[in-house]
Formats: sequence, C-alpha cells, structure tokens
Amino acid sequence: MPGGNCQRQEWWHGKFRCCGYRLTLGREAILDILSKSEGHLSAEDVYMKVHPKYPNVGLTTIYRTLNVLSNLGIVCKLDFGDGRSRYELAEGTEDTHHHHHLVCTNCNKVIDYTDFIDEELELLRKTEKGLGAKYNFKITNHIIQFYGLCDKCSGKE
Amino acid sequence: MPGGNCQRQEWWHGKFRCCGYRLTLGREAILDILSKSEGHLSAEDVYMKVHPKYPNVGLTTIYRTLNVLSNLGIVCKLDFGDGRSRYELAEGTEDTHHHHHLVCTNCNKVIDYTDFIDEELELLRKTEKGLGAKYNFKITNHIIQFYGLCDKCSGKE
DNA sequence: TTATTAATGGAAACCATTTTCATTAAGGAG
DNA sequence: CTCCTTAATGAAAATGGTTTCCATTAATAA
Repeated sequence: MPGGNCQRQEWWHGKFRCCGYRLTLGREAILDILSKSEGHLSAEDVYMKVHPKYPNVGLTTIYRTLNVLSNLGIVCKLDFGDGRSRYELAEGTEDTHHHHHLVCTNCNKVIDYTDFIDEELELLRKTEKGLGAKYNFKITNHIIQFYGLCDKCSGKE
Repeated sequence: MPGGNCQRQEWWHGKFRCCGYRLTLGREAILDILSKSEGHLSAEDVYMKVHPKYPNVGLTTIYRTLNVLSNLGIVCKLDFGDGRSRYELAEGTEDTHHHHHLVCTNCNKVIDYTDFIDEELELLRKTEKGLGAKYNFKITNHIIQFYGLCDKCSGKE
C-alpha cells in the first residue's frame, strides 16, 4: 500500500496499465483533485475543480474517468439521495481513513463519522468473509449509512 | 407493532392521518402491492403491478406516494447504482425481516442476506445511540450494502 | 517514427424524476 | 347527507444528471 505522492502515482499507474487503460493528462488531473479534496464530490464538483487548471478536460471525461476509477476500486461511488452521485477515494488508498456517513433526509447534510470503527471493522471482516464464501461473491467495497434528521432539521418540526 | 393485514392497514391509516395525509385509493393500492411483493421494486415496477387493477393510477402518483411513504418511514428508498431508485417496506413494518444487500457491480444482481444479523444489530444499536447523541441526529433508518462481483461475473474475467 | 486504437470533447440523446396546472375527490363542518 | 376547503391526481411538459455518438486527438506498442 503506497505512502507518499510519488508512490501513489506509481500505484495508479500500475493499476491502470495492468487493466489496459491509458494514463492521460485528464485522468491524472482528476485523480489529483480527488486526492487533494475531502470526499463527497459530485461529477460537476470535480469538473469545477479540474477546469481552472485543465480547461480542456470536459465533463464527459470526468464521468467516464470516474466510472473507470470506480470499476477499478480506486474511488467509491456514493448516493446521498439528492439525485446526483458522489465520489470519493476508496479506502485502502492511503490517507483515506475508514469512515461512514450520517445523511439528513431533509437538508441532505452529510456528516462523516469514525466512531465504533473497531467493532465495525471486526463485524465487517467477518461478514465479508462469510458472505463472500456463502454466495461466492467477490466483495470489493461496502457502504454503511445512517439516515435521519440533523440537528437543525429535527428542531423545525 | 401491527400483526395482521387488518391491523397493518389501521396502522398506515393512523400514520397517514396524524400527518395530515389523506388516504386515497391509489395510496392503498401502492401499499398493498408493496406489502405483497418481495423488495427492490422500482417506481415503474410498482406502476406495472398496480396498473392492471387500478388503471387510473398514474406513474406520477406512484412517485409522489413513494416519496410520502419514504418520508413517513414506511418504505425505504434504496440505490443499487443502476440509475433508478428502489423501494421496499421498511423494517418495523411487520413481516419484513431485517436484511441487507449484496450488490454485483457488474450485472446489478442483488442478493438479500440475513447472516450476522445479531452481531450487526448489537453494533447498530450502539452506533445509532452513540451517533444520535453525539451529533444530535435523529436516526430513522440505516443501510448496509456490500459491493462486488457475483458468482457469474467474477468468473468471466 | 509509424500504426493502432483507446481517449476525448461537444452536442445530442436518454431517461428517471419532478413540476405545472386544471380537474377530482377526501374528509371535516354544519 | 351535503357543502366546502384543499389535498391529491393525471397528463403533458420540463428538468437535469448521465450516457451516447462521432469525428478528432493522442497514448502506447512495434
């Protein structure tokens, strides 16, 4: 598992290569943005961040690249119920700490939390192993999300 | 918590009433279909099932009703990454057993599983309580999903 | 350097979902 | 039971995130 920026690039490089993908400027730009931003970016968010530095990278490429990255397991595609997909670097991509989400169903605010991670990891490991074997499923990722009303929204009613 | 069909209807009736919603034929039809079907229905799935018996219930009403039911916590809105939302009766709506999903990112096949539920429930109870207090979040629902490649799709590579 | 073919961008297409608006009907008041 | 208020509805149109098309560009292997 890579550590620094250089090694990380090498890693992506390798992942791309061995799957027959070409490493282009646009893709590197997108990976760069993702690794520098805190999660939950929509395709358009990524576009807005990439555009100033690389004005010739179109939104279509953002979508295509995010799909590729998602298929490779490098980014995780999320849905918070606001009609657009969100993307963040998947765990295992160094400096990404294991976390999950608390989503307000009213204002769509999202809180990352890292509590109970140890117990959670224990259960997840067991579950992944058990389910993987039972259903012959090759598990690559998981999502845990809690839904409810946030501080402000629960007060309003 | 209601048991039979009659009591269940009473329960919905009450939930609707106390929130100022009117109980219409269309809404009852939709609830009826949801309670008779195994989960993971898209809005259009519901429409197709409701239509033969109630041809004058439009797709718009299906969407509107599913939203209302989702807000009331009667149904749970899910996303399996295939571009359309899925709905199923939320837990706590009797005969709905606590379960989660195993989603194939290649063919979108979904497997329900109920393994490790006891340990999971323990963790969830703790997490909900802890997070609820810490962030002053009123948690009403949660989702746990594992992603990966199913039996068939992992063999293909 | 050249040839092959994946990658790209811009425009158009797609399609699930939402909005609009005129009409209908649920449910409380009398 | 009837009337009245207003939520609910359906059909059509609008919306908007995402994908597809296609001609052009550029990354990689030979």
